[in-house]
Parts: sequence; C-alpha cells; structure tokens
Amino acid sequence: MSDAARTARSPQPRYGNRPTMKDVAARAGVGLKTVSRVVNGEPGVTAETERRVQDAITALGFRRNDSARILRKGRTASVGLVLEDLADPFYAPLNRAVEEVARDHGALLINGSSAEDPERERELALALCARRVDGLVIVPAGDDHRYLEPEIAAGIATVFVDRPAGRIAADAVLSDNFGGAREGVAHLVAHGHRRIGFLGDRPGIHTAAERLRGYRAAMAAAGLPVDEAWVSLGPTDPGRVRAEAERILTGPGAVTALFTGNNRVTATAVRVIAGLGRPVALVGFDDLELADLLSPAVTVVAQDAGQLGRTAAELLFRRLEGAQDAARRVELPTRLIVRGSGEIPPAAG
Amino acid sequence: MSDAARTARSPQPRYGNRPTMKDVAARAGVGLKTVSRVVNGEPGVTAETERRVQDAITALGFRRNDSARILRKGRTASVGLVLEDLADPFYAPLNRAVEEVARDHGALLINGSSAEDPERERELALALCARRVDGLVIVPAGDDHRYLEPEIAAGIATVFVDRPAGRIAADAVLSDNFGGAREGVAHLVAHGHRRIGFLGDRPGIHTAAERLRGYRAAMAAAGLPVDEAWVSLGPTDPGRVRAEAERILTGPGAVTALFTGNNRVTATAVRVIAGLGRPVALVGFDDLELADLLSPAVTVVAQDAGQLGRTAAELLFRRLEGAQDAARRVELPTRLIVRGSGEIPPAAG
DNA sequence: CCCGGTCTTGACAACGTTGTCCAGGCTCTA
DNA sequence: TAGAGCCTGGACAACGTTGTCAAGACCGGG
Repeated sequence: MSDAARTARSPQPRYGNRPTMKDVAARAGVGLKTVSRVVNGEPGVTAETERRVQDAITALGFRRNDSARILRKGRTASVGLVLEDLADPFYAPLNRAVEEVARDHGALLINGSSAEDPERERELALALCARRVDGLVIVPAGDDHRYLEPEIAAGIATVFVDRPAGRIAADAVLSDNFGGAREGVAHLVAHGHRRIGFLGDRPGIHTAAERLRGYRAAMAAAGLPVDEAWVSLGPTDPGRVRAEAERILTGPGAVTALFTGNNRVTATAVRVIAGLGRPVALVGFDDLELADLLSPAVTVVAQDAGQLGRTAAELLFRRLEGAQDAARRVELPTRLIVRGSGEIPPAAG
Repeated sequence: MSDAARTARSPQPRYGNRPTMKDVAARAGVGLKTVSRVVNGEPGVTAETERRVQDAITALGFRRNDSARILRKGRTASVGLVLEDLADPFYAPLNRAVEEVARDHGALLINGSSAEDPERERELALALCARRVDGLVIVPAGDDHRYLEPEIAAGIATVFVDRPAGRIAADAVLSDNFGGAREGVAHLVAHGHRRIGFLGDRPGIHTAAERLRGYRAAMAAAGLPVDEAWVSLGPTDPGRVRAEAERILTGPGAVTALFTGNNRVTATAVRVIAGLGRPVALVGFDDLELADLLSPAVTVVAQDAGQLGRTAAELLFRRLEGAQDAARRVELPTRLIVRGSGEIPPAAG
C-alpha cells in the first residue's frame, strides 16, 4: 500500500522499484544506519539485530545500490581502458591483464575501442572521466592528449600503454620497438641477407616509426644500403599490404628477405610469400598463433601484451595509492623467437 | 578561501575537489538549475546566459559527475558483459560487437572474466547488478543461474550467449553446435573416412555436449559404428589434448580422421598431426587465424562470434526498450569452410 | 494602461547511501 | 546502589545531480 502510493507519486523510476535500505530498515524494525552497518559488515550490531536485518534483506531481495554508495564515498572502484580494437587478438591479453589487476584491487573495468579514431578516443576517455573512474589506461589513437589535463589535475590517474602520450607528461608503458626491430633485422643480416625489405604500419603511429628506425639502425650497423623502394609504410589492410609485398618481392632488385611491422602485416605477407614459389626469409614483429606450424616457420619479435597490460595497471594502482613521483616511461624488452631459420636459404646476392 | 574552508570542514573526499554545478553557478552568477540546463542542452536559456555559464565551465574545468546523474535518473546507461576469458581470441570479436551495439545506444560496457569458475561468474554478475547496469550479457560458466532471479525480476535485462542459462528462463543466443558438428563430421564421411575420432571439451559444457551429439548423429546417419576409444572429452590444456590425440591417432585401430571440438583443441591437434609423419584428416570446430596456410589446410566449422555478440546485445536492448515477450532462444547457423580437402587422402579402411 | 500569456530563471526536494554525532541502556566498580 | 564508561542504535545531513513548480520579466492587444 505505502509502496504503491510511493510509486504513484514518485516522479523518478526508482530503479524498477527495488527495495532500499529504508525498506529493509522498516521491515526489520531498525534504523537506516543499522542496515548500512550490517550490509557493510561494520561492528557494533548485536547478533540478534543482525539476524533480523539479514532476514529482511533476503525477504525483500535487497541489493545495495552502488551508484549511491559511489556518490557518497567519492571513489568508484572502477578503472577505464581505452584501446584500439577490442576484437584485435593482440589486445585481448592486455585487456585481460588489466582486468586481472583491477580485480585484485577490487575494481571493475569499463572499456571501449577507439577504432584508431582520435576523436572517438577523446569522447570515450572523457565519458569515463564523467563516470569518475579512479584511473584510466589508454592505448592512444591520437597524438594530442592535452584534453586530459584537467582530468589528470583533478586526480584521475592515467597511464598510457603501447604508445606514448602526446603533448602531456604522463606515465607510459611501451615495448622496446626500436630494439626489437633492430634485433629482428640483425637476425636476417646474420643469415646472409643483404637486400631486406620493410613493410609496416602508418608512419604516424609511434610503434611503426620506432620499428622503422630499428630497421634502419640494423642495416646501417651492418653497412648495408637501404633502397627506399624496399620500404613501405601505410594502412595495414590486406589489399595495400598484398600489393606492396608483391611489388617489393618481385621484379629486378627484389629483396630476399622481409621484415614486417606487425601481426596483421605478417599474416598477409605469409600469404603472399606462400603464393610466390620462391623462398623468402620473413621476420615479423608480434607473435602469431600457429606461427610455428607455417612453412617456412616464421621467426618473430614477440611482445608480451599481457605484461604490457599488467605493468600499466600496476603502475596505475601505485599512483592511486599515492605515488607522486614524476611521470615515468617503462620500456619492456621484446623477445626474438627463432623458428626454422636454418631452413631459410641465404640470399644469393 | 571559501573553497579551502569547505575542503577543511568537509568529511568527504569530494572527488579530488572537482568543481560542481554549484561552483559553476556561483561563478557565472546564475542558479544551479540553469547550469544543469546548459550542460544538458535543455531549451529555455538565453544565448547570453549560456555564454556566461560556458565560460565558467571552461574556466573551472567542470565536468558533470555522472555518478550523481545516474543516482538521480535511475538509469546507468551501461551494460555488463561476463565472459569466460577476455584474453581468448574467440571472445574478442564478441566483446567488440557487444561494445559496438552498446555504443550505438549510448551505453558503456563493463566487463570481466569468469575464468570458467561459476562462483566467480556469480560474484561478477552480482557486482554488476549492484552497479545497476541496465542489462547483462553472460557467457555462463555455471549451470545454475537462479541467483539472478531477483535481479531479473527487479528489471535487469539479461541475455545469455554461447551457452544457455541454467534453471531459469532467459534469452539465449547460441550457435548451432549440434548441426555444425554433424555437418563437419559428415564432410569427413563424404571423403571416405569410416574411423573418425572426437576430441572435445569437458562434457559438462553445453557446447561440448552438443558437438559430441552432432558427431554421434553424423556417424549414426552414415551407419558407422563409434568405438568409445576414439572419443575423448576433458579439459583443453595442451598436455591432456596432446596425450589423448596421440592415443587416438596411433596404435592398432587408430582413426584416419579427427574432429576437434574447439579452437584450442584444434591447435594442439594440428601440432600432434604435424609430428606424426602420417596424413590425418582434420576438421575442427571454430575457425583459426592462418588456418588456410597450414599444411594440410584445416577445414573448419566456423561460428561467427561477432554475430553472436551483436545478436545478443540487440536482443538485450530490445528488452530494455520494453519488449515483453517470453524468453527466446536464438540459434545461429555455423558455416563449413572447406580447405584443401582434396589433399586429404581418403582412408584405406 | 492593464491584463493575459510566454519565456526565462531559480528555489527546493529527492535519488540511496554513508559519516557524524548523540541518546539511552547496559555493565562494572567503588 | 550510584556514577562512570561502554556498547548499541538511530536521527540527520551531505554527496552532485535532475524534476517540479512557481515567480518574475517582458511582450502585445484591447
């Protein structure tokens, strides 16, 4: 009766008329605060009173409304994760790792994809800030993050991962893209290759630029010239990559080995090489599932995406617990996984 | 000064002293509600007033606190997703699809992994309910979901995906596991195989049981006997799968073909077969990246994980918009992707 | 010039929870 | 047995926002 009356006069939806602590208190014949104490396991309630409250909670199907709790306490116990694409298998372990660390700290994870669109990254990050997430882990799509300055100043801890922040000082956890690419290319050089191509992502992307830099460094260190016709950076859709791979791999002056700048490029390159009828040595950045079963097996420079996520999330929570030192850049090593390189025929030239 | 005073006397953290609408109102010299109107783009504010408010917002770096808004409005504009493992590439497109649909409806996505642990699934789902997510998409780990009854009754829309709910009536979006497995096994039969093994996930998992049923149906339809030594269900860790695959594939009465029950099993089986030195026909449930490049290429029964997620999320939002009809079970077709089947040598026996 | 209407604005309560503070009943000791 | 002190319980305000409602400004027509 009183419920019906309240429903009728209330202008708000009242969460589908769920019972509140007030309802529980009324039913148990105790005060509001006593219910709060029981729900939160606070001391100062006799066993008998607690039992009465518990019975009322069960009977009514009460569940605490965390929205109200959050408003009152000022902490949301949630962190946001913005990445390029939730569907990309490379980011799946990163996603899981961040979730796992958040869980260890009692926080939930809200996440979303930027789809490589800086505007969408911005919208998403700011929406998360409006929700007052305690912290933010971002795989940046854009290169200007000044829009986050007021949020960071207001206390939202922020850690960038995989790529650095643009135009603001912020923590970042990266792979050693330069060193990894240099090592991968050096591996090809050590196997006698002198004409090595580079096929990578758009040059505006930090990781792509760093990997290209590593390629050039390895070539220079070996005293090998780089024909710019061997180098191609751009979108990683299979169409472009296929065309560029064919261009670099055929015709006069074709390369004998290829270094590919990420997992998507590598997958397409493997297909092109398989159709080529001529052996080409291939080393790719990022490991691939089943890469050991391809013929020839693909040697890769592997990043540990899970470790990237874990490190970033742990840094985030250290900030949340009060760490105040200057923005830090953590660089994680890559690992060269040599597969079937013995079978790669050294180049003739 | 007044700020400092408030900070000192306030017992609450006040979100790192962020400005509120009250602060904006004071600075702009307008009422609280007018700020609210400007922030929400409500009509009835003169251009001049709006400008003053906007200036104050910019100057103070104000951003609306959605926690308070949510509390007031009773809708969180967020949905929860509980799945087995965020790091599993199979679920990545599902995750993304749910996010995409949520985004189209202006909602954020909170997600987490159950790690195949029913208790953890329960904790996570109930935590999301406490946050008052508008709806829940669940890939169930457990087989008893009665714990959700009060939540569903209280208005949290819930859709199960990949596997059905246990002991409650709820919407579910599934793949046609039975039909897909039957078709895959029939493909092997059509190529002359009579001794076909089945290597799958734990029998308690609905999808594993359905796929086994499909296998048996295809064998029965072809009039072929099933030797129980050819069938193995259990955990999908590489150790067990490898041992079982070797057992089924070698020795007297060994099978000439294998049907594998999911992507993880298939990957391990491919490795075992590669080391066997004898050709074995393989059809697997779930597609694999680069499966076309393996030798022999692996024929698969592919599910569209993205479509599963999209369908589930759309059903969820239809419920949120008021659809009241009885719980529905949607079954999506699978697709047989034949690869290099010409190269699979038919069995001798 | 006055009345009715529209338009803009702000005061106020409420959403459901938790922190503060005080009151009343009890036990323990002198 | 009385007073001090502890334990339990509840009234109240506040978190930051939005819905309701009413008041004032302004306009035009009679």
